Amino acid sequence: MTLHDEGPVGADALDRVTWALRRAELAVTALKEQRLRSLGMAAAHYSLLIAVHVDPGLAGAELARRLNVTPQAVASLVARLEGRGQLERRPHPRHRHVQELHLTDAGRDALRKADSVIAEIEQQITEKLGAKDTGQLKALLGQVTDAIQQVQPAGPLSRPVTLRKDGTPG
Amino acid sequence: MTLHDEGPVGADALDRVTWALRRAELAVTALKEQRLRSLGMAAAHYSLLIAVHVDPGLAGAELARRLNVTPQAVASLVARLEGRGQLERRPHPRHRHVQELHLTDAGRDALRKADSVIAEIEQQITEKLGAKDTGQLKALLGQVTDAIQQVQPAGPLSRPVTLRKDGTPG
DNA sequence: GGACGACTGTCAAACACTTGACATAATGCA
DNA sequence: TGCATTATGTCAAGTGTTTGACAGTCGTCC
Repeated sequence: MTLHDEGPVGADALDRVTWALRRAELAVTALKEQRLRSLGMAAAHYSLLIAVHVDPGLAGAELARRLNVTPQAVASLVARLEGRGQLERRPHPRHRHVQELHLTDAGRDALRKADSVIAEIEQQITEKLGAKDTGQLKALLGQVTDAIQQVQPAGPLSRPVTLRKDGTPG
Repeated sequence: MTLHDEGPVGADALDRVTWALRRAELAVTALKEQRLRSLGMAAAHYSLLIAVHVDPGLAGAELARRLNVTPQAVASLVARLEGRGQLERRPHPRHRHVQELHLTDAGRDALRKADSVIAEIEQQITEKLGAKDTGQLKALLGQVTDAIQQVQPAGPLSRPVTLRKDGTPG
């Protein structure tokens, strides 16, 4: 199957699954960002808070892997959320060099408000698609994720990367 | 429907469509970025090149709207691609202050190589899902995009936004 | 016990992007 | 013709993130 070679490049480029995927994710993210903004929270903050909420005591490095960002970015976000009193850094009982992350009451409250906004968006989608199609969409998206990670297992290589000015890999 | 209130926050948070959507898009983007890196190209460059390829003579501002970034970001990308000799800025025949963007032969060549990489990833997904499910996935993703843009029409408001340090909208 | 390796966290620098403001040019209307 | 409006493109500054390098800590193998 080499139909994509020799053919005019952009012929089917705008009808690909990955484009539809990107457009949908872009639209959802933009809406989330807009709605969360009125709460004074960015989407990245919400993602971090809910990750810590689901797994209390998480370390920064592990959090960075789950959120697909660098430890630096996590440290920056954590510092800000800690400054707002929504997040707390405690020393790890066993590993002294590690810092456990925990939500404060204020953090739980902010997360609750933010999550209701996210849930509302989720509901709008569910209403439009119906329960059956929503379930199938989730299943298909899971298959896509599996298909990708089957080729590229989520490891140190899948960290966010950029490119230098001259085009050489950073 | 207010089931999401009062309940424990993260109970169903990791089983939402928007999460599955984000995970899938993140995985696909990471793989694209990794594969394109060996060609010395970033995903943003590919997106820009193919947009110009589909609509030659595009202006920077219009391009910015399509790519969901600011004109500044486009100008930066264009300057870099122009420096590599892959993109060309010509004066607009009628509007002197506008600059048309066109691909050079080198740009077309780079785009062809990059597109074959993207098409390969697309094919891996299509193989895994099958033609029928792939079509349905595209349709469902289109419905999601429509459902979102129905609430939040793609306009000046859907531009990329950030948040200040203090949490006030930028 | 001691050395090696792996992991966590932090600092300085470079890079990318957004924001805000400004100059320029074309269109619509009085 | 004159003027307001709109839109493109660019400059300067602020913000966020990645990169690269480093020190500290734990576990393991010799």
